[in-house]
Amino acid sequence: MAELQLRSPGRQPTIRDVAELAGVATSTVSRALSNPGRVNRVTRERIEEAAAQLNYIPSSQARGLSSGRTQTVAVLVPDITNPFYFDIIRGTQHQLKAAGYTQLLVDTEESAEMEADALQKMRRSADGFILAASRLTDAQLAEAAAQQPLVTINRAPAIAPTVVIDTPSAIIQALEHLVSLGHTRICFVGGPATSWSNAKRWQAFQEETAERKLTTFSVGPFPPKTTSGAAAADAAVHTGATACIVFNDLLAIGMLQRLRERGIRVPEDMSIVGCDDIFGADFCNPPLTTMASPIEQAGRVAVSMLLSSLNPQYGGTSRRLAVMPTHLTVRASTGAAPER
Amino acid sequence: MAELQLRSPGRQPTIRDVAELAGVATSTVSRALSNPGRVNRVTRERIEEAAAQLNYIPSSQARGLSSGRTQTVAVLVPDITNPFYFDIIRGTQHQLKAAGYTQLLVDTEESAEMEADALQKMRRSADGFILAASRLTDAQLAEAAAQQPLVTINRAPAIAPTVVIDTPSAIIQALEHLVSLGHTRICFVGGPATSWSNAKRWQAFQEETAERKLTTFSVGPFPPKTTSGAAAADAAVHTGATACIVFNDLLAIGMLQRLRERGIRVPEDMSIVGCDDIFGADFCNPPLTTMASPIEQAGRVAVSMLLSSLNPQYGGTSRRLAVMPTHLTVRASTGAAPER
DNA sequence: CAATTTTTGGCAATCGCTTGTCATTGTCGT
DNA sequence: ACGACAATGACAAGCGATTGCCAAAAATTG
Repeated sequence: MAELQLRSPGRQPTIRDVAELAGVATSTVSRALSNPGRVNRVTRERIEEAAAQLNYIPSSQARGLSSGRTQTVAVLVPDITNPFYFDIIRGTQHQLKAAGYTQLLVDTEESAEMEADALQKMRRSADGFILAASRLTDAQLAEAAAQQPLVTINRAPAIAPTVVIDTPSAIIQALEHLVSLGHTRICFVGGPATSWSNAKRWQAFQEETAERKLTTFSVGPFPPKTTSGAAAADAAVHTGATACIVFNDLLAIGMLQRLRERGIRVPEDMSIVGCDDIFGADFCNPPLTTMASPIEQAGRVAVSMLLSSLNPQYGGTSRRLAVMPTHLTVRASTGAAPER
Repeated sequence: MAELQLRSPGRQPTIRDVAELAGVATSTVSRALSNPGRVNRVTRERIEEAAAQLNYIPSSQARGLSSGRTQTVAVLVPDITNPFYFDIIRGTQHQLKAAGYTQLLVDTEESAEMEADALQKMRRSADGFILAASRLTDAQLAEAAAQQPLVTINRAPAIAPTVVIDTPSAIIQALEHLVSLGHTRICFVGGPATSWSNAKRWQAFQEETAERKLTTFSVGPFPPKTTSGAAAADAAVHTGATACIVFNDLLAIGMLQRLRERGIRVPEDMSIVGCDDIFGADFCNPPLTTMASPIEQAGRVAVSMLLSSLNPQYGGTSRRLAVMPTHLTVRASTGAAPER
C-alpha cells in the first residue's frame, strides 16, 4: 500500500514514470526526447509512446535548471497598446514559437528605468532579449548587451545587433511627395526625445529640407499617443506650415481629430503624413498617408538574429544589422498646397 | 587557486554566495527573502544587503522546481492583434505584475485546438490560466478547469469562474436607441460561431426584438476582422435592414469602409452600432456608435479572482462571477431611419 | 575470428532553491 | 534559578530534469 501512496494519482507524471513504463533509465528518456539522434529508433519510439500514454510534459523549470537554458525569450516593448508593436509582437511570437521558444512579453511603459529593471530581473529567466524601440541610453544598452544576448529593433547598430526600419529613407519619399504637391513650408512633428527612431527621422528631415533649400520647421517632442495629437496639431498650425511629417501614426491620427475640431480641413488646408501604417491608418478620417514597412517581418528577423546567436550551431552567419525597406503609402490626408 | 576557479567570475551569484557573504546558511537566506517573518530583522537586513551587493536575483527556475509554484500566469487570447484584447492584456499585466507574477501571453489564433494545446503544454509552467473569449467547447473547458486553476473572460459562469462583460444588456440599450431613431428593420451581424459572447448577444437581440414585435434579421457568422466587413456589409444591405447591430467594432469598421465604397451613406441610409469601443472606434469615419465597457478592469478582476483562488490565504471570498457594466456610446454612425 | 571502433543506455552528480526537522539560544514564569 | 517555551538558524533531503562518464553490446575491420 505504501508504494501506491508514493505516487499520488493527481501528480504530474515525471520523467521517471516514463522511464519506468518504457523500461529504460531516465537519462535515456531525456535523450530520446531532446536529443533524438542519441538513441536507437525503436527505443525512442517506445519511450515516445510511453510519454504519450502518460500524457507527459517535461517540466520547463527542471529542464531550465539543469540545462541552463530556459527556451524563453523576453520581448520588451515601450507600450503594449501601441498598435505599432502589435505586428512586431506577432512576428516575434510566430518565429519564437516555430523554434520552440516561449515569448515573454513585457510592457516597459515608455520608461528606461522599467526597461533596465526588467532586463535585470529577467536575466535569469530568459535566454535572450528583444528590445523594440528601446528607451535606454547607449551606455545602459551597451551594458545590457554585454550581460546577455539581445537584439534591438530600431536602434543604432553599433551597440548591439539590430533590425532597423528604414523610415529615414521614407522621410525623403514623403518630402518629395509633399514638394511635388507644391508644399514649401513643411513641419516635422517630433516623437519622444529618447527615441532613436525619432532622432534618425528628424535628422533625415533636416538634411533633406536643407538639400532642397526649404525652411525647416519642427515642433515637439510629443508622447506618441493620439491624445497628444491636439497639442501637436495646435503647435504645427501655429508654425504656419501647410504640411506635416509626423513621428508616427498615433500622433498623426490625434492631429487629424484636432484639426477637424478646429475646422482646419485635411488635406485642403493642411497635409499630414504619418509613419508606420498602423492599424487604423486606413480607416481614419481622412485615411492617412503614411510610411509603411513590413513590421511583422522585422519581428521575425529580430528573432532569427537572436536565435542564431543563441544557437551558433544552427549557424546562419549572424548579421549585426538588418534593414527593412519602407515605402510611402499615399491616402487621402495629403493634397495640393493651399494657394497662398 | 582551485577554490577561486570554482566560482567563475562571470557566473550569476547564487543563494550560496549570498549566504556566505552574510555568514548564514542558505536556508536562512531563502527564508529572509521569501518569508520575512521567519528571520530576525537584523539578520534579514544583513542578508538583503549582501544580496544587493552581489546583485543577486533568485533563479525562478530553481524556485519553481522546489516550491512547485512558478509565479506565472498564462493569458490566452484568440487574436493578439485584435485591439479588444489590448486592454484586457494590459489589465492582466498590471495586476499580475503588482502581485509579483509574470504574465505569459499566448495567441491562440482563434483556434480551439491551439488553445487546448497551450493549456496542456503549459500546465507545468503556469500556476493558472486566464482564458479570454475561449473558443473551447463546454466539455473541453470543464476538463481544463478540473486540471488547473483558471478564470475565463466572457464565458458561461457555470463551468469556471468568469468575468463577463455585460454586452447583452447593452444590446438592449442599442436596440432602444435605434428604435427611438425610427428604425424597425434591424439586423444582427454575427461573429464567430464558437464565441459564447456572440451567442449571448444574439440571444439578447432575439429576445428584445421579439419583445418589441420587430422582425428579426441576421447575417453571419463572420470572422471578427475588418476584412470580413465587406461581406458582412453586403449581406446586411441585402436583408433590407436600415440599421445593424454588429458583433464587434472590428467587423463594424470593416462594414463602414465597404458601405462607403458602395456609396451607401452612414448613418443616412444605414445606421451601424458596434461593440467593445476598441481603439479606432472614435476616429473611424464616421465615428462609431458602440457599446463600451471597462475592459482593462475586466482583465484586472480576472487576475484578482485567479490569484485569490491560487492563494487562498490572501482570502477575498473568491467569487465565481463578476459582471462588468456596459453602456452605449453614441457617435456618428447612427441616425434617424431613412424615409421609406 | 579476434581486435577495434561505434552505438547505445545506465549511473550518478548536479543545477539553485525550498522546506521539514531539529538543535541551539534567549526569555519567562514561578 | 530551573524547566518550559518561543525564536532563530543550520542541516539535509528533495524538486525533475540534463549530461559527463563509463560499460556493455553491436557493428566494423583486418
